[in-house]
Amino acid sequence: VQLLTERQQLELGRIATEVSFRARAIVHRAHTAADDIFFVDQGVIKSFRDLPSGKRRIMTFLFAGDVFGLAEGGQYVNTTQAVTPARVYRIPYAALADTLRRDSELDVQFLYKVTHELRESQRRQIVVTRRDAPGRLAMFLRLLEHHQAGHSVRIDIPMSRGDIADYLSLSPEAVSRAAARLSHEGIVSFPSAHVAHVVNRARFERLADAV
Amino acid sequence: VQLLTERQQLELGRIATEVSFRARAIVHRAHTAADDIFFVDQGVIKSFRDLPSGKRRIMTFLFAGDVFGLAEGGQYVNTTQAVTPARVYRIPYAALADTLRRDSELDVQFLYKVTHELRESQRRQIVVTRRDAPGRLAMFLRLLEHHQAGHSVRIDIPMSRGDIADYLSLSPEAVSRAAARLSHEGIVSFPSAHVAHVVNRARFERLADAV
DNA sequence: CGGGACATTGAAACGTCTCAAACGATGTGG
DNA sequence: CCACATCGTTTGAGACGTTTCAATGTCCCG
Repeated sequence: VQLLTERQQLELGRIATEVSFRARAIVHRAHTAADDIFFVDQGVIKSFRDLPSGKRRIMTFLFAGDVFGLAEGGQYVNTTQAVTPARVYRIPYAALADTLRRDSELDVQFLYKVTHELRESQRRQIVVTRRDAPGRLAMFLRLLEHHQAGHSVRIDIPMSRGDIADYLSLSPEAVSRAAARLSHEGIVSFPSAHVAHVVNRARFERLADAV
Repeated sequence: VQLLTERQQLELGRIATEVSFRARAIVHRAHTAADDIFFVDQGVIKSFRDLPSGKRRIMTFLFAGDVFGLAEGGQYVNTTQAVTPARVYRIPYAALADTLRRDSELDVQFLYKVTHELRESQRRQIVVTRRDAPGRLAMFLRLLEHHQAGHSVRIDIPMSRGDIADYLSLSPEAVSRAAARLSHEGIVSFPSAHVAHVVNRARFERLADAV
């Protein structure tokens, strides 16, 4: 994640509002007027859609530095909800557009960020099209690891099994079974539902790479 | 797809080169220096990655007006190849960056286009995470339909069954069986492998929407 | 007109989904 | 402070649908 320069932060600071959310609070709802765009300052946020079938598809998890508030036709396309307590910067679209017109440097920075989101989105397509649940879970754990400081053996899992299932496009049962299997095979252990330890790094990486 | 204004086209015209490709020609290869960005003028292009397992995942099909040339760390992340004879505009990244810095209006336009790609990418995620092959194929056909002038009953299918399979993350056999099923149920008929007719529009839409 | 790639069809195997039930953790009210 | 209700997680058994392997059929291009 590429962060903004100090000058740019100042510039945005003038038009941004800092907002805090407790876990499970909704940040914005799909199909409502998209007046603002957001930056994650700290915490984890999920962005999802509820499908007609009743299933929920989590499009992405958002971490510090990520932009969100994707709109189409003036409305948000996803609903976003805090997974952990979170702090975000809220910026009115109108004010942002104005600022971007004046500061082309900042505009390019935004282009960069959206491009980054696009790459991530494509990467996720690779993940969810894998056939085997354990492999998908391994890729997901590695994704989480990338967003945490330092690649130690410990990986924090801020979201629930159900959220992981909605993200990986699996049933919660399949996620649970995949975790049991990784654990049984001595690749990853799960001291609790929200913590994972990479036991065998080599096999872990090999499994995650075996797309 | 939002097109550029005449003035913007002129501006880009100064730094763009028009290039034609015959079917199956490679436009750019993954993991090579990303010197240029491209616009599709006419024709259909596929953007894909070859996975370590040997499988190929088509990330997206590109139609007239689409931008492509996604890079990371100075290298293309996907390989792009003409599906039909195609004409594209090639623009050196360096020259483009220069132009964007000067013309913030154009910069915003690019932001818009990448945002559009991101939305499409998310939409595709919904498609490929469907369980049933017939439903996925129906969604794919509707996607093709959107890119063709006029929603008549006829849908041209420029790509092969194998390409469709790589895009939908199915085996070629599953695509074939899905087509046979749509045909057998009187929803879509396939006069040839490259043409589809929507026989029962209501059921077609209902199936495609039943995510 | 032949060759080769593409497309279709058949049968068995594999893995997740669904339905069901037991188990555990969490947070609230008595 | 404990009992209880609720939600999230885990585990079990059968059903469903795609994958895989194999063979045949078809179309297009040289």
